[in-house]
Amino acid sequence: MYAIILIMRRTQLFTKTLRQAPADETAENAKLLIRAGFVHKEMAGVYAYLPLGLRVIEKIKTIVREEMNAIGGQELQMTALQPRELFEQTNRWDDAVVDNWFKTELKNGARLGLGLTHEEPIVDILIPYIDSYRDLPLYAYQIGTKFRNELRAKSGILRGREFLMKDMYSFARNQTEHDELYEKAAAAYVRVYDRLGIGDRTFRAKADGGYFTENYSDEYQTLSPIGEDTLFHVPGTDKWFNQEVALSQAPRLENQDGEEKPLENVEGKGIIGVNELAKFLEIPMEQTTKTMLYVADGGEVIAAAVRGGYDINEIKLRKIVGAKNLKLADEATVRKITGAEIGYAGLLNLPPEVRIIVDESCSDRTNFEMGANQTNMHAINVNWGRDLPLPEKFYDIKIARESDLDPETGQVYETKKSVEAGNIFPLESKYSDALDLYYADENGQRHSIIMGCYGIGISRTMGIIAEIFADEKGLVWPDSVAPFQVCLINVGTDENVVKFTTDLYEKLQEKGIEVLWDDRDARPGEKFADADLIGIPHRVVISPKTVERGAVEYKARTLDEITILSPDELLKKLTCI
RNA sequence: CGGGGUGUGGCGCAGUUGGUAGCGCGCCGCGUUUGGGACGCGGAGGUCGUCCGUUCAAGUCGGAUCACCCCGACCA
Repeated sequence: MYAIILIMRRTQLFTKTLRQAPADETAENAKLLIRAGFVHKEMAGVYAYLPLGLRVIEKIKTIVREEMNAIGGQELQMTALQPRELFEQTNRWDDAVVDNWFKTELKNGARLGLGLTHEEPIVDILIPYIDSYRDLPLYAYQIGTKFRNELRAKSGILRGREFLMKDMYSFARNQTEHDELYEKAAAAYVRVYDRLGIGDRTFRAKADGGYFTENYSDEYQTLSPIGEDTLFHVPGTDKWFNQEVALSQAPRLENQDGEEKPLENVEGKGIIGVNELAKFLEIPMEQTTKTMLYVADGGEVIAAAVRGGYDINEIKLRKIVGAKNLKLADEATVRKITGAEIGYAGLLNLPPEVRIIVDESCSDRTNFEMGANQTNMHAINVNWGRDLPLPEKFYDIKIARESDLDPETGQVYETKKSVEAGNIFPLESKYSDALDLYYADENGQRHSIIMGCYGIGISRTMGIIAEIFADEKGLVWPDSVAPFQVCLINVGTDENVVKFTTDLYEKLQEKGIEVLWDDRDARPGEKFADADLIGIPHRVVISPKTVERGAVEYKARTLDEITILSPDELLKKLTCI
């Protein structure tokens, strides 16, 4: 697909290295990629790929492409300009549904979207080709540019407004067939990350489906301190969860079996927020209660309560309530329902039509606090059964925290920061049904098509690899994605040295090894520093000393050890990588 | 969207109480150098983000605007 140039002289490469990174970059990946001349920042979150950077991108693409092809993926190229009508059919056009879409218009005023995701277009493309059960199953994928109007771009090429992504879509005749396709793609993802050199720290984690699906999704998360996501892992198992969906059981509280004290209302004017409140009442934060009011699709009001210190997980709450959308109640609603200003809501004396959902973290407490449903008032020494009915059931509606337990195993989670390197979603027949893509079975009966979608961020993955492996000298690329395998360095311009180097350069080319020859008339120190900064995995040095012995000097980027090899030994070594 | 910060040669920075810009790296030339980012000499390169204003005079003061960076974004 991409005719990669095998060998290159450094004097033919237009990029140079910088000693200092631009001051406006803070992410390590961006600093190094700019210093080494791999990328150019065009504006916030928008980067151009220069010759070295493009080579890395193409290496990653090739690995992804090979693995998608291996499971039967068919590559195509969809468009960046997207028609509004297609997305109106699936109710995704509205800015209120998808808020990070770049939109533009034609001269005649017709509204267009700029490629954000391609579920609708792929279905639309397949309509003329999918008629019968004989046409299924299939995988179709593309590698292209996606545009997303992120509120804030950050972390260099990890979170851009314009980025490269592989997106694949699967089409199955039924759920069983879908599940097979889904797991086959998941296995291909494991091979991709292994080949990219990050397999040992990339894990499949359960996550929310976002605006793609009401289902859960699976994310491929690479552990890294720069990550924006927090993973919850059950130690010793392969159970990983994105924080947003991690089930959680709060650690039990001590001293909850004391005598029930009399219920009291305490005035705490303007005291809002559990931290401030706990300090004011001189009670542990765990004895406070955070109650939030939500309004579900149908107008039903939900009062959700968690132990102080926790936050409500709207994803969990939404699923329990069975609502598609859940909105925080506005001021007027809060006032109407609780009779108080925002900040003093509790579960006491709520109107009967309010549905109460209480988190399990509240279940074992005695003499706890909650808002009194009167402005400036907080109720203390509240007790289940006496002051308000013990709920029939306690739920898990909180955002999991460090030191929480996995309810299924009772183990304490370990938490890790990570970057999402890829994701896979079961889509059911949401898009195919909405756009009228069906198939006929053996009896001519019409059936829904079950879809899945599978993304890998190509440019983000480059950023992850850059970030993870870099050391104090610069980038360190794994062999599989390095812009060149070998950096050839001649020390000095002695005729014999140049002749020896030229011969070796040509021999390496014959062997199909990618070489960057630093043929500049520069001092050795500068060449070594550049080779390290650029991060080429194998360094070969030729100097008057080595020529005298008819040998070369070899060093791996990741090791300090230098070995003297004959040209044949070197060729043998490099052919094996 | 809210708060904070920064915009001065390609990159990193300095620029006092307003007087028409300087340093390091990089670049060009010559020479000496050549195993971990050399040294000497001589050069080139900036209408100080943009616009408006104050002033005899603005990189410097005032206002607006744009861009970039960081933090936060209903938390009952």
